[in-house]
Amino acid sequence: MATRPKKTPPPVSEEALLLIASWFRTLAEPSRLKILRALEEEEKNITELVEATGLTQANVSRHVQSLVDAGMVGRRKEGLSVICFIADPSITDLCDTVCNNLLKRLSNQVKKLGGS
Amino acid sequence: MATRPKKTPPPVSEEALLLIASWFRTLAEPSRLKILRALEEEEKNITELVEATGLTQANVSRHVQSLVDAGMVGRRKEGLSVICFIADPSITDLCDTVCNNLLKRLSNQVKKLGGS
DNA sequence: TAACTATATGAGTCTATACGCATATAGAAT
DNA sequence: ATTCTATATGCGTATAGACTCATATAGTTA
Repeated sequence: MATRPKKTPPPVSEEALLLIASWFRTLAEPSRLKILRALEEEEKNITELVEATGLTQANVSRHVQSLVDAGMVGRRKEGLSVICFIADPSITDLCDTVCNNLLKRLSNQVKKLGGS
Repeated sequence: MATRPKKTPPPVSEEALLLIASWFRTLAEPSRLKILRALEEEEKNITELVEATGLTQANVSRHVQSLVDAGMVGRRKEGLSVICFIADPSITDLCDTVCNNLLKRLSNQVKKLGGS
């Protein structure tokens, strides 16, 4: 039961693939990753995100929009400010997992380069 | 110990962000997801991948190259054929996780649309 | 209302990359 | 050696989307 069957038959429609791909695409941008990382510390408004990331205000605004569309970030208005926060904490774990995977691969490559 | 600290300080260099982003970018393409899904059933050569995915041979070849570069897929030559296989099984789990997340969100949206 | 602040957005430019077509290359079989 | 099969790749085209600059919009304060 715990071991998944080797054959995953026909599933995953074309539309589902598009959705999944677009979700990954949201994370395929250094600027957006930077924003996510800044939000992991604590929630921030757009101006604070501009300072934290070094991006322009227009850029941060658009990227935050993407992240909200993808359901990764939430927004609430407070006075003039728009406060952004991580909406889906599993994102953080996901990124950590990916990071660790990459680090492992890289250190293996380094080992190979050094050893041969 | 199990709870990660709320503040993740300065880490994650610019280069690391680029790496992570490019890793995600590899998964941000429906065609490549299709190839990965086909390989989850069992390893396949390029021609079989062409049949399984409906992509052109040139396209499959290039996408496989990307997947190999990202360390997700492995290749070995057998006669004239090039056999491709999932190199990093964690990819499969990752995709499943993402799928489940998306499904949850979508069904919530449907519920909201129906309920309001 | 007017002036000011925080955020969003329109328009244009530029780069990355997916695709198709044709062709090159590697290996097998005759 | 020639031919056939499987895969890779050069090149041109088209599209997506990230960025900048300027400006619009929403909300605040005097």
